[in-house]
Amino acid sequence: MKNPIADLNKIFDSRIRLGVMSLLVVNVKISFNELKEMLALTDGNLASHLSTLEHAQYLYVNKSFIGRKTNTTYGITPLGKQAFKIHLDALEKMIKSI
Amino acid sequence: MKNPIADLNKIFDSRIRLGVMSLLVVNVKISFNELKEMLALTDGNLASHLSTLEHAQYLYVNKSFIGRKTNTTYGITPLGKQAFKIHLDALEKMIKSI
DNA sequence: AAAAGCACTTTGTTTTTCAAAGTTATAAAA
DNA sequence: TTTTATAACTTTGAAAAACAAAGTGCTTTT
Repeated sequence: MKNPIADLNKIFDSRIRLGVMSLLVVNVKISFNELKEMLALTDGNLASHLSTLEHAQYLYVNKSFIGRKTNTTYGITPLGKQAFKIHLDALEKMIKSI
Repeated sequence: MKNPIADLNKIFDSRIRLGVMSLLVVNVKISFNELKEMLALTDGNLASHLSTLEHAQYLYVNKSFIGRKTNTTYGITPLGKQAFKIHLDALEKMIKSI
């Protein structure tokens, strides 16, 4: 029998990063504050997970203004979408046998 | 929008514990050594994750003998099966929207 | 008698997670 | 115009988790 966890992506072991990705796959772009509220996190905690995802090049950041107020939004890169899909496929394969 | 990670079980954040559960849902009972080989882990690492799962009452342990050689097998409890199902349902809900 | 396997436990290091506080910049309120 | 507030962080530090490696006790094989 094959190792069922070998194809899981370590970056997505974190429930928070999994949550960020799943929200962004559906919503294309979400602001920092919306993510913070949706996932019920502190600023620092969210920022550090976003930075992990960004560092892996799974997310891109867009800093813009609404009026003269900053507005930072996040989106998934093609690489991120691909990596997430592979992870979900591995999860599905594990689960499907049940 | 609802927090998508609230229903995930913290115990199953770990890829290893996820792997153990997914193997045991399919296989009813698996020995320590088989788990060790299937998941490619060191003894200590596997033992500590099994202990976490056992402590949560998601696994039961069966110590028997094959001849006079000890043979320890693990299986999922009803509680473990239920908790795992809830977790998988939460995962599926997150993912299905994609 | 020595070596090896099983199923751990113990030890200690490394990594990860997280909250809280601090930071910089703008904006609205008093 | 001083104060207060909001956004989006970074830094700090503490707690928790993960992990490898070594040690343990028992048995079996050589």
